[in-house]
Amino acid sequence: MSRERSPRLMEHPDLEQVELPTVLFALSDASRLALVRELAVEGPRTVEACRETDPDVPKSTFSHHLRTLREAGLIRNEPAGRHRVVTLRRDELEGRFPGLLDAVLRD
Amino acid sequence: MSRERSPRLMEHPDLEQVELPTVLFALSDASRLALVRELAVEGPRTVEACRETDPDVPKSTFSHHLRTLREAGLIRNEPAGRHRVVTLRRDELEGRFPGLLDAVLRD
DNA sequence: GCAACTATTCCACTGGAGTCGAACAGATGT
DNA sequence: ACATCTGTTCGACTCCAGTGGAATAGTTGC
Repeated sequence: MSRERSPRLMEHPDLEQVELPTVLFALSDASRLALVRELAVEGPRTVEACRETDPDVPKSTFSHHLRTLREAGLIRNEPAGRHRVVTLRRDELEGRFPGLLDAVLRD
Repeated sequence: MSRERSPRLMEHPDLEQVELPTVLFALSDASRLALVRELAVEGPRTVEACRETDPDVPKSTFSHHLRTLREAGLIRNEPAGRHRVVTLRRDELEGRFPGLLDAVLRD
């Protein structure tokens, strides 16, 4: 049987058509910026694991932030069993906006 | 007579106490980003000169954007006769957020 | 002083972002 | 099939940012 590929795919924009203001806006929220930093340090994580950093944030709110980051091209959000794995699109971002991510991660 | 120094001074935050999300938010608007780029290329300019780039933007709207940039520590806005001169706080920004401005100006 | 000029502040309006509970959807295990 | 678990979407609400006209403040020249 053909191992049906039905994972819940999401829209991930091509970085070439993402505008800089969109990226900057996504990063201009403290909780989203913190998440990006966490992904940069820890590498890919499940949504559940990401949420453990701020357990008080409701799931729906967190999901909304993930969406904003994803639509700005900053992260990937892909199914993994009953979980979902979030990944920082680091190399792609470096290609599209050289130096930006490093500058933002620096502290 | 003592050449009274009564220029209309504005609040310019110390960059050390400006948070990164605030800066990113200020830059996340296309018209504000365009103005920052213009200042980076052209150097200090009067408000009037800045406005010439987009003559259709009402004065009050433009002034609002200047305020947002100023409060985020991106620009200085200082009196000069009956005009006002706007300056990009380039070196200070480089000290506080190394590489950020360069990354944002690059295109 | 007064008129002309530059630019900000004030005020109201509008649209959009952040928040969060509830409903919904997909995957797993028994 | 069913219950359970993870995570998103929906709907409603609040709040703030962007917008722009009108009023105001500061500067210069006459």
